[in-house]
Amino acid sequence: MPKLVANDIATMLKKRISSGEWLEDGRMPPERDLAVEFGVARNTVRRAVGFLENDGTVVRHVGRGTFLTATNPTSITSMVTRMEGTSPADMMEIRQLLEPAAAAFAATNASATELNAVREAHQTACDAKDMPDFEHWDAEFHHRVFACCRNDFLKEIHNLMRAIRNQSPWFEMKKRSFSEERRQAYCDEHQAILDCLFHRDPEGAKNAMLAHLRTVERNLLGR
Amino acid sequence: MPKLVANDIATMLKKRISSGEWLEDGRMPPERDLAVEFGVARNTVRRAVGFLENDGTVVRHVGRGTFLTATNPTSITSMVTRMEGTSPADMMEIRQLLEPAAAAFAATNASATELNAVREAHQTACDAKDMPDFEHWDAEFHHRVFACCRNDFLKEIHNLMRAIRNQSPWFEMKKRSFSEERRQAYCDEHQAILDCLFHRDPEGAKNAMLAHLRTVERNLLGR
DNA sequence: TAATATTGGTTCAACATTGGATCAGATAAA
DNA sequence: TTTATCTGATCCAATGTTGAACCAATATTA
Repeated sequence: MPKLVANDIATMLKKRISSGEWLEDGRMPPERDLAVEFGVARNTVRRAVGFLENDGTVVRHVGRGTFLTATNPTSITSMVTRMEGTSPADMMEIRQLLEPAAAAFAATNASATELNAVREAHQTACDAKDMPDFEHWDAEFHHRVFACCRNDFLKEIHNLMRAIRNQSPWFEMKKRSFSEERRQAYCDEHQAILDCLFHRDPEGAKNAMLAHLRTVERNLLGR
Repeated sequence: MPKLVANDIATMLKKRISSGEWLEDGRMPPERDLAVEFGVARNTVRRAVGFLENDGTVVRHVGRGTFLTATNPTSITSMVTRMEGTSPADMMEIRQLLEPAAAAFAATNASATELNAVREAHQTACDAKDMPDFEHWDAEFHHRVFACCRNDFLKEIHNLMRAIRNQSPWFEMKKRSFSEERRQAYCDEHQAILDCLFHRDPEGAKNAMLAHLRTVERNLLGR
């Protein structure tokens, strides 16, 4: 049997909390009960709950019990966990909002070095032989466009989106929607974007990026 | 030179990692298991994993296991901490990117209930007597516009931005730039946005929001 | 108020799992 | 042959889980 039971229990607990369990009085069951329920030693439950406590997800009081702090939606960790559940449709909507603007920024602001980095990612993606390799360099292409914007916050937002898209359900989706033909289409569209960037054409870059993302959306969501 | 089996195994492992394997918990199988799976001695696997470790692809902990760094959940928290250092200028740039679009979305998609909630926040802000109170309802106004978009990810991004702007250095800044006159101007601009929302005028809402954010930027950054 | 029960906090010893390190011998390429 | 690599094995060190006992704070009940 795998180790790190406490980790698994912690994530299970988080799921159950964010799904609204124990919300009436905000009180979790006693550790001893949870231990029985999960079929593990109380020490293990304690460790798991300890993780939640470090998160700030939960507070413990001797003699009283363990209580959710989750009624506080302003905590950053709760935002992140909510973001992790983002649907592909929502994600594509935001990508179509942010990335064309980022491309336009990039066309205006990017240094030659940065543009070359984008081109390099593009070419590596075109040369990629298998799907995971392509996937990686495709993501890198988009990320390097964001890097050109010189706006660290925007770059981190893109990092966040990429992290979410790297989680397993997403990956299955991308794998299903992948084909050599589509890969070729993506490469052409990336090329078009790249051309606009090198020609310092913000409007063109914006439109090319939008067109590309519409293609991606069609392929991913089957619309 | 003998052939480098370890090298081959390393590239196979990398492929499997980038193809999304072991992504759920970011944990690789024990070296002993991998050795069996590849039909190779554990020492060889160790060498292969050692390459990945040098790459930074992977981190190893005695007694715990080997973990991917790419999907390390701590990387998300590190993104958030980096975001916390966002400069006001960067923040305003992104607000001017996101919020007009959100306003346009809202004009198209919002339900009557949601629009009333926006109006309520606006009116409470107008009636606010002191700066922190106004500040809170001002933020709430913007947040409710985002809530109209029906895009949870976008809403959470705005939550993040709000959390960052609520930190102390920001607060000082806002306090310095606050004046009764400016508050009045903000209220007028909010009213203009609100009118566009109720008239279901996406283009108008977008422009009104952009104009408002330009005012805020001028006041905040002294430009 | 006083006694009892409940609940989180702490510690401990035993065992299992896992990466870290080393070594002698076999294998394959230069 | 020489050299780097792989094999198979053994032991070590760090970590996690278990099961248990006891403590301290709080709540409930007599």
